Amino acid sequence: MSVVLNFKSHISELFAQALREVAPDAAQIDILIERPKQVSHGDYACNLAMQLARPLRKSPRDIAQALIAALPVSDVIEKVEIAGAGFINLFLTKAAKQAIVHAVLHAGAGYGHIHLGAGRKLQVEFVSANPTGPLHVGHGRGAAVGDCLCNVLHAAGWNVTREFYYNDAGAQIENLMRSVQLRCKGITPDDPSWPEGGYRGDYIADVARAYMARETVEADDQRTTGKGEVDDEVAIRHFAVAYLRREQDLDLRAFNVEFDVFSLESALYSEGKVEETVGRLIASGHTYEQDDALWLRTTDFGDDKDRVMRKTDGGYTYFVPDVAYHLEKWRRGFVRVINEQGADHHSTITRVRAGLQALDIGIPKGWPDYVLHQMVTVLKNGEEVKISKRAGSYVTLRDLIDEVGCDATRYFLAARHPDSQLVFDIDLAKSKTNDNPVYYIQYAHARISTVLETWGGERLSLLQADFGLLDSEYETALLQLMIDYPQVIESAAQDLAPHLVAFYLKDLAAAFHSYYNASRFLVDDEAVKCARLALIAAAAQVMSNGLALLGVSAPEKM
RNA sequence: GUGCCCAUAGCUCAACCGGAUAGAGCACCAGCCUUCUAAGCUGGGGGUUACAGGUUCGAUUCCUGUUGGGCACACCA
Repeated sequence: MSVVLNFKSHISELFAQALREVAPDAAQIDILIERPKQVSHGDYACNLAMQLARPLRKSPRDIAQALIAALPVSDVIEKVEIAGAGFINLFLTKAAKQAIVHAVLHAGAGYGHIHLGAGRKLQVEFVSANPTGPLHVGHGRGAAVGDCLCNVLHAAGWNVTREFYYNDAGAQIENLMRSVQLRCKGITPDDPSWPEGGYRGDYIADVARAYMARETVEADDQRTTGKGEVDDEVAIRHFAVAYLRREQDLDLRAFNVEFDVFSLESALYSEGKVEETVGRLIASGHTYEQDDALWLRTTDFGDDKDRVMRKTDGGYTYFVPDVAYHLEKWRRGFVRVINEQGADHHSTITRVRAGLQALDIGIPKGWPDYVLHQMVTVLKNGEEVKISKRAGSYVTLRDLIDEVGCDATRYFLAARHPDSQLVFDIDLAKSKTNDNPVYYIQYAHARISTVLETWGGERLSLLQADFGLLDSEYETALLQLMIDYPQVIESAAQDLAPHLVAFYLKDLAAAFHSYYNASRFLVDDEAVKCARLALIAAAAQVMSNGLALLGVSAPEKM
């Protein structure tokens, strides 16, 4: 029999043919195939008959009857039923489900990879913290969500570039330099002369100490040595930025996140990109001078008021380099760009898009895409934690990694819908119990590893197992979940919702744990043993693949 | 005041772009280790999906309004 991997699209295709026959005029209707919640409703269901009831002015059940009659024969479908108001429920043959085990074992780490992106270039910009301090929890959420999203999009067939944008020019860098300089002079934040908005964290003292000690720091591809001159503002600025970039790099590495490209705001100025963008905007006719400032008429593109581009002091506002940066992204050939940011930046969306529209060079209206994550609050002993020793006013990503580990931190920060506010409960993330989904999933993987190790046979031989022996309700549940996996990747990629992977893995782990408790694998009957081992080996493979997308390890032992 | 996000079991969260009896875990109660990992499993109780309308065969989902929470509203980034 033919091997079908994507049952949803296969069935959808069958219905498309039936639809052309039954209702040629309604062929543009979207055919939706879904997985019923109840097993008695079959493996897949279609509501097409109900959708057609109105245009055809016939009863849904009659239409369902006609559709079923016109449905092409498929050897993966066992039976088709009409149910309820006019649902068409489809049941797969056992053999079709069982074939998934071979498919998973054969594809290995590649199982779940789909061709949605068709190799097109896509860029995800995330974290993009200012180099003015250690990364905080919010950046951590951005890092976890952004990185998982990249993994998911890669699995979905996109050619993904991970990018980090440093705002290393502008007022806040001036502020950083000033704070470090004061520390170099021995002035501390509790001194009355400390400026209002100066950075107060202990890390500023570390930077100052390293600068005065003429230390060398390596960040990205550059080496920078502290000059030790208290009055050399250029040198202090340069060193402080390099020092903090290195610190952020180390945090990200500890978090298992790697970027392909680092873009610097300062480079946009030094390479003339900002001037060029301003020139293009003026030439496009969407700017005007008023009150000694240059304005962009962003109200032409949906903004609620126009925005200043060039201030009366001659400097540019931040959104000009932002537009220049995104123009560069466009020129670099990314058909799709996704910016993952904290929701507190949501007001930039309209402005950046407006700026790009004003360029009049054919950039699509909704480009780029945005994923905005809501705030994170940290809880410990039932109380909100607001400060860390090192940063002072906020909890750092490093604090979390040190306290609960990389795996749990990544899981908890990525396993929620980005639109929901997130409470990070340190005690829960640390707990090694049932409440903690990370360990629940990892434990399932480790259990399977142990069984396979105890068995000690050659794993490749499992490909030859008789999958027809996999017939129990537990086995069927696992088979169906493994069939669903590519669908999960597709949804997560389309909705830009990597948390779906986390929920899926919990379901898969649960199905395995139930199976584990209900039946033994290392039984005397050789054929049954091989079939069961093949099944759980495949399940472990899917767990491992899914955990890899989350950036969480899949341990052999726990 | 304006814009964006959110509201589902006592708690933390799901619900496959409008589907069938709204699901898990925790907590509570009752069980399961001479067996491949009990960091596990099985069973039980627990809901007016914040509230009020609307759209239709059908709404947790879409629309309007109200309430409550968060965020943003600079010639800062």
